[in-house]
Amino acid sequence: MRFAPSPTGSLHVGGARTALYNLLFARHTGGTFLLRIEDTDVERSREELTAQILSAMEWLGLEFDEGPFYQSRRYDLYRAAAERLLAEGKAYRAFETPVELETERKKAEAAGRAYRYSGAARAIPPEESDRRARAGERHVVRLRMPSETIVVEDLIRGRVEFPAEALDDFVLVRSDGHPLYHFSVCVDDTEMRITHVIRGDDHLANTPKHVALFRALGAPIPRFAHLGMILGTDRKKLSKRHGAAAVEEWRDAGILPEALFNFLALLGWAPGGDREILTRAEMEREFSLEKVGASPSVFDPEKLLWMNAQYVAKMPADELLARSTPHAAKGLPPREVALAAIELHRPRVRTTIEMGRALSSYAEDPADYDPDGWKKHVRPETPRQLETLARSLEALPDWTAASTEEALRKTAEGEGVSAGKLIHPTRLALTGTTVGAPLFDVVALLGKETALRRLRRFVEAAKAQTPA
RNA sequence: GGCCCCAUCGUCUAGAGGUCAGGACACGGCUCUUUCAAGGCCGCGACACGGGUUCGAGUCCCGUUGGGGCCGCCA
Repeated sequence: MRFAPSPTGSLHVGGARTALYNLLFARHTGGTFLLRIEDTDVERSREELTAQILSAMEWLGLEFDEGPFYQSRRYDLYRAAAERLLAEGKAYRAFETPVELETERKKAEAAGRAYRYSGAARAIPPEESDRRARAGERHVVRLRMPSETIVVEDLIRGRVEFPAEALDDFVLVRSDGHPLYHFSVCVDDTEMRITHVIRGDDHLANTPKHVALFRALGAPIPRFAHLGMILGTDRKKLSKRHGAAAVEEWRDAGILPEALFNFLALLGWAPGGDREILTRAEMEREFSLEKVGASPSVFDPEKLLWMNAQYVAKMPADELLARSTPHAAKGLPPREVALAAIELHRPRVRTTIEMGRALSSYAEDPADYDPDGWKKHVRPETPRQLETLARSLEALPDWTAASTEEALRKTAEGEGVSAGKLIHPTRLALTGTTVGAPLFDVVALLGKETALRRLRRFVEAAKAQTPA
């Protein structure tokens, strides 16, 4: 049993979801998941793009069993198949020029009709066709479509019928010899013995062409399953225009691959019951095409962020540290501190970007202080009070959350103010912000030296701005 | 325009003739609390519309409307 997603370009979340369903289906049924790169469009296919897709797939955990197979290296196969169809009279050469076809298309459009190739070249006798081809006359190869309704049995949509009038003799091989997508796909699916084709809904309208082609090829017809599209919040097919439509963008935004995998799996499939956070093993065990919905789904970044937070909350600290390290632009504190900081911050960050920033805050003193916080918490007496606090903290024999909290509360008492009057400016002094993890945990983690240095630096800044 | 697909809270969805139409995200409130979160509790909120079929339709059929896709010598 084999499956074939076929991405080209950077890995779009829609393509990723398709590949993911192929993978889950293969794992569930014990089949083989293979990757085929459909790069027959010489103008558009580029090697960097393929490498990008491969790395994005690996990052997401979409490991394939076979491949990647490159269609660009399988031209002999397509050529042979085309010659066979030609010899059997199932396909024929057509000599119209692109300009002529364009004219016809325009005409049809102007008349408000759907354009279909006329089939004029069907009438050219084989001998004449051979002679003109040998003489080097440019031509394409077209499939002789049967004049009957084509029925597609879709695993998700059921029976879908396409009347013969809707189909024309489409092109199999371009005049420059390059096989076209529909043709290479069917030849490859046949040769690779593909049993199930799981792909986007946008291919449903192409499927009758493929069915006709498989028949012409004398090949078994795979089972089809067409997934609903993934839409942007404007309910249009998700594209670059919507921002963050590519897997790589989410990776760079600090999303964990496990979370994106889980999120994408649930875009169109639900295992039943109320579960949403599933392990890979659970998904593989429970995935089934019968439970995949036919309707399109809107990609909601908010929910992805929530799901990512769920994974951030549960991931082992050392693992999370490793994932966040690339995002700690301003350095990391010692490992022990970083590990403790992870526990402190995991409930309040949603991405590894945010975690990286939190981690860096232990390694580098704040560059500035939140202006609103400053306005709110810095009073004329604040420098003096914090100075007193610093002295009291300095005298501490041990440095823990409990001991520093006690010292602060005592200082507040001595000053005749509530603890909050000291807590808020202290947080501002140590972190530069008014929000964050519980203060004394931060104080303990920062260590005596760093905490006192930040506190005194803040006192100096406060004195400078608040003439006594 | 032709052909095709789709239609349950704003969003993701459960629901396979009989449910107070369930859950999650988001949103609002309460709680916890030195701040911000996370967590817990509560709330708001949907079967697109119209016809059938049936004792009984979110569920089946038809139509309307709306949305989407495809109509290339692109994939």
